[in-house]
Amino acid sequence: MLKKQLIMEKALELFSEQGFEATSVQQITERCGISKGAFYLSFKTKDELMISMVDYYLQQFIIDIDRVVKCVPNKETMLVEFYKSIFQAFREHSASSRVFLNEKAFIVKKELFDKVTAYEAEMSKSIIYMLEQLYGDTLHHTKYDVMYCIKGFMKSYAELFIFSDMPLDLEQLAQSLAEKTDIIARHTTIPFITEEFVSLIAKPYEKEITKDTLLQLMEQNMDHTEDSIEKESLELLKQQVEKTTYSRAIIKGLIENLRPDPAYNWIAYVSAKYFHI
Amino acid sequence: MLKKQLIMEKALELFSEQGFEATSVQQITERCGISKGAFYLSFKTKDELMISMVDYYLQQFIIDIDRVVKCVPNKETMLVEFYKSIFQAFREHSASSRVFLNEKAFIVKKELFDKVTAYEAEMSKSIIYMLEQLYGDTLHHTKYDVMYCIKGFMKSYAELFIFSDMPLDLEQLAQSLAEKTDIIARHTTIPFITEEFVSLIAKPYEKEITKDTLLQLMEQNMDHTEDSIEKESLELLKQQVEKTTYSRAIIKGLIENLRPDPAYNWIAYVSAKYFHI
DNA sequence: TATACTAATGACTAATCGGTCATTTGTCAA
DNA sequence: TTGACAAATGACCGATTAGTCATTAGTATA
Repeated sequence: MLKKQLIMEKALELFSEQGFEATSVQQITERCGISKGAFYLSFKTKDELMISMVDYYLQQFIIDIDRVVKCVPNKETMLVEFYKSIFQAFREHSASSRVFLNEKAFIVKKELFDKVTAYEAEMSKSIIYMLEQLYGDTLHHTKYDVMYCIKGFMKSYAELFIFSDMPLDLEQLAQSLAEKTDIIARHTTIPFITEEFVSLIAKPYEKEITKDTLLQLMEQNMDHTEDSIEKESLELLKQQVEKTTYSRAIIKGLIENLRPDPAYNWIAYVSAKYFHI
Repeated sequence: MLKKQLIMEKALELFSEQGFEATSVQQITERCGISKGAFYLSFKTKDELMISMVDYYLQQFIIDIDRVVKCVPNKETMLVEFYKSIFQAFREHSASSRVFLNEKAFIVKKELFDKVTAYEAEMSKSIIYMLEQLYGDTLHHTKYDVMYCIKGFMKSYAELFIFSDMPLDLEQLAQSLAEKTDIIARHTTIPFITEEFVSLIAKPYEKEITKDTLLQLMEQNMDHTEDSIEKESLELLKQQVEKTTYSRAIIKGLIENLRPDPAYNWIAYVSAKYFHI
């Protein structure tokens, strides 16, 4: 497990320097200080490494956004907090941003493309949720356009973090973009992106969370860990997925137990969606 | 010359399907129906092909934008025309957009990165010029932010053209984005990107047009052509670059002669800048 | 110490890569 | 028909690739 992480981190460095295709497994193992054989003990193929990396790096990003959107109590500051959180992530993980967020264009393998698209759809959902919280029904026919604008702001300004290492005032950037977003939300009258439009585009990639997929996800993360509150919570939660007997409060409690642990926070995120919590 | 174009077009298809590194010279020559040796008669290396392709495809894009920005007489419709022109290009050349515009992130070769960055800087200049025409001094401390927003809108909405083949109403899209741009321009109060900031980022890539670089560019495009008005115009213009004797009107006329021809429109664009026309 | 097991190694393979060059083909004028 | 020249070919090169597997090193148990 730790070996996997080491490989993913060194591979990220190399991919961000040279690109995926131009980086050889040899180079990765050299930077890790391990043998080629050891690499293939952790990952079946080079492609599988890339797929794992997408999960490893994008899940955290999605969870961060979702937390801000769901937890900030003050509507006045939500947009600012949202942007601050986003760009903080860009700054701290500029290498992974370079590799994964900008852009899907060079992701030519369908499986990877679908994965990245699915994560982006998750992000879009969080943004839409935020806009609904902030503006309610007044925005109902332009909210998808506002979402596209927000994603555009992210892409455009992310460049500053990804391609230069200048010191940037996060607070002012967030203020500036929050103001722009608010202006757009309040004044836009001509919509372009409609709800059915979004559903047409997004649907093919959208994987709904079924009992089976969730159980499978849980089993994958079951083994490699010693006894702990987290492990017990996960086991109980798994039983509840198979047959729900506890109250929603208990289930929520179990989920919250898992959330802080990086090894389980994606399971927590998905479980919360599954139980509609 | 025609062989070069054939190779670039087939290579574009393959790069857009598989990416640059994953596409072999073999594959390119097979799709062209030529031998491997013939490829290396046109391009010294695979890298040189990519560099030529950046020029070939991005120059046209830059020229298109600049024409709209400089020639649309009506300020009321300029933003709409600007967006219409941009997205028309995305629609018609979705393959090259996929390869070049989204994103620089996977361009790991410095020479290519600098080239793409330089072309993007040209685009930024056109956008700034447009904003100055439209809003004048009232925008002077937020114009760079508005430019970044415009580029964000482009990146975000371009996705629709690049990753889906749905029929899209260009007119309505342009109207929608023009409205958003206008709203942002009129209401933004908190700037983030300042002039010195832009100069700090852009300068390293900015190549000024010197007499020598322009002459060099002209010489490169001198040979492969039979006698024509265009060729004569180019020769006269070259003399004027070496030693200016004619009036500005005549020089402008010569430049305009070159503009319509795809083989010379980049020279026309650069010459106009050189002579400040 | 002996045994049993897993973790790790790196030489190896078959395939493919970008790039070269002796050779052939095609096209002119003489 | 010939000779001269340019255009095009594809077998070939050394280097590198992803992936394999017989072997070894390390560790825990008995």
